[in-house]
Amino acid sequence: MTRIDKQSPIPYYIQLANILRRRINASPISGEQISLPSENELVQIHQISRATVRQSLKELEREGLIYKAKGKGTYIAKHRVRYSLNQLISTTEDMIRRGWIPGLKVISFKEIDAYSPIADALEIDENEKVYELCRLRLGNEEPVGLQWAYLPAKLCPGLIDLDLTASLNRVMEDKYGVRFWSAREFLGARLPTKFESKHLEIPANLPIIYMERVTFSSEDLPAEFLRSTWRSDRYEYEFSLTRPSSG
Amino acid sequence: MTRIDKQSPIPYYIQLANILRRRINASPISGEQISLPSENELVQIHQISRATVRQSLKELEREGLIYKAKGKGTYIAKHRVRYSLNQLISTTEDMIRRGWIPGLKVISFKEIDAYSPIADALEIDENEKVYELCRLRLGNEEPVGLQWAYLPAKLCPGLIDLDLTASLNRVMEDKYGVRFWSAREFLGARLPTKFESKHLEIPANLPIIYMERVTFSSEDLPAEFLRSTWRSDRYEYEFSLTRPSSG
DNA sequence: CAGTGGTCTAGACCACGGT
DNA sequence: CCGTGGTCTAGACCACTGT
Repeated sequence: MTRIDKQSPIPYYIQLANILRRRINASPISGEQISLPSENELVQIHQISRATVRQSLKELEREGLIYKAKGKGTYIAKHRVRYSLNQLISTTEDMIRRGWIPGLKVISFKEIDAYSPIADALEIDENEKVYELCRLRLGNEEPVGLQWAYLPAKLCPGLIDLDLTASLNRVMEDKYGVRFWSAREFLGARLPTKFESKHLEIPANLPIIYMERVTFSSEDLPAEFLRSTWRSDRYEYEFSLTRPSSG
Repeated sequence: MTRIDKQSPIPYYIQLANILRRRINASPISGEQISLPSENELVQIHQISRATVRQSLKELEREGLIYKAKGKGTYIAKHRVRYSLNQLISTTEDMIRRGWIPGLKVISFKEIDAYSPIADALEIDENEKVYELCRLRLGNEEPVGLQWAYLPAKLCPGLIDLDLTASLNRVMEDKYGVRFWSAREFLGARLPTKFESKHLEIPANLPIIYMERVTFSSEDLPAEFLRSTWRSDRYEYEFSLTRPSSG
């Protein structure tokens, strides 16, 4: 589709963003500076208002796909990010973007009493029940990461009876209507514990990347506390940064 | 200032965002759900149009300071990020946000021929000149990180004669008009080299976090290639993630 | 000078949440 | 039902770029 469907329930600005995204992805990454049609041209082409056009371009700019130059025009960015941690995506999807066949092995799954750092992160009392799910992440059938997820039991009663060899993200949304919306994440490095070096199949002196994440639902409530450790020889983080600005 | 100055050259939407930001920062982090005035109320209060109000709120939402609920209202997010890597800021500013007194020690500064990974990152030929600046980063006078910056000589001729105990960011913008605009960053972990363990004053088995970053100017040209290593016992990354969406 | 993106206005209709 | 945020329009003036 290269034109906006005015009958579609999809907002114009999302349709236009999709059209432009496809075009950007198809464009060569050569040294040439490739410009997009001007805002007024897009108004003419798609018969929509300039405000709507700008809403589309704003989104693409935020994604780092284009950049604008005042008085000159809008250009396709030459340096585009393949996978980026700026977006909240599931670990499974993250691994797919990295080009791996994702695998998952449940190591343990039990209901426990929340203790200090977990209760704090989830903003619940220390004696409240949480599900602790420990899973090994495989990439192309090799161990890549070890992941503990802690979920408040009251948010997802009966979770313990479900199959969790699939995306937790999916289960939470489909079964419990909990939509992971935003997150705060910490990243650090340390040496592995014995448990970690055993499951990740690494020597004791190979550093691991550890990650802590609190995920919030669309209602701004803590829904998941995640602790992951990753083999530093197989896993790197990539993200893109932009200037704090508006525009 | 709690009102919009209509004489000011600062755009209304930035003024309003600043007003609301101050108010959000002053609000308690209690369990209560605190709402902001509705969009129409903000229109009345500040005598500006709704589109302008929404432009302000959009920016605050992107920063993770507020969230909206259709049909209900706009609320102050309970989980706000103190310092976040999502924004491109200078290392000096980053350290200030972490509550440290930033310090800097120039270890070496020379003009060299670009070699393979550097030339690739900066998109220049292998025999082109680049400045290599190695600096030790101090936090509260203790070593925290070791940083190599590579800059294309043609972008900043004469840089070698300048004082670089201050922010490189500042120098590039003030002296050469090069504005760092966006970046791609990689994060990983490994053990330190001898050189690193000596300058960072750490044992050989304490992992370091290493970071590679290519910074692009507002014209989307590579302007800086940065390699940093950080003491994992003193340095952690924090960032916030949001759902890939528009809005 | 004409064309570009940046800012802003004053309307409009809609889907949604709560009463 | 009314108020909320979500989407959209048709204008307007400005500063900036290149010719």
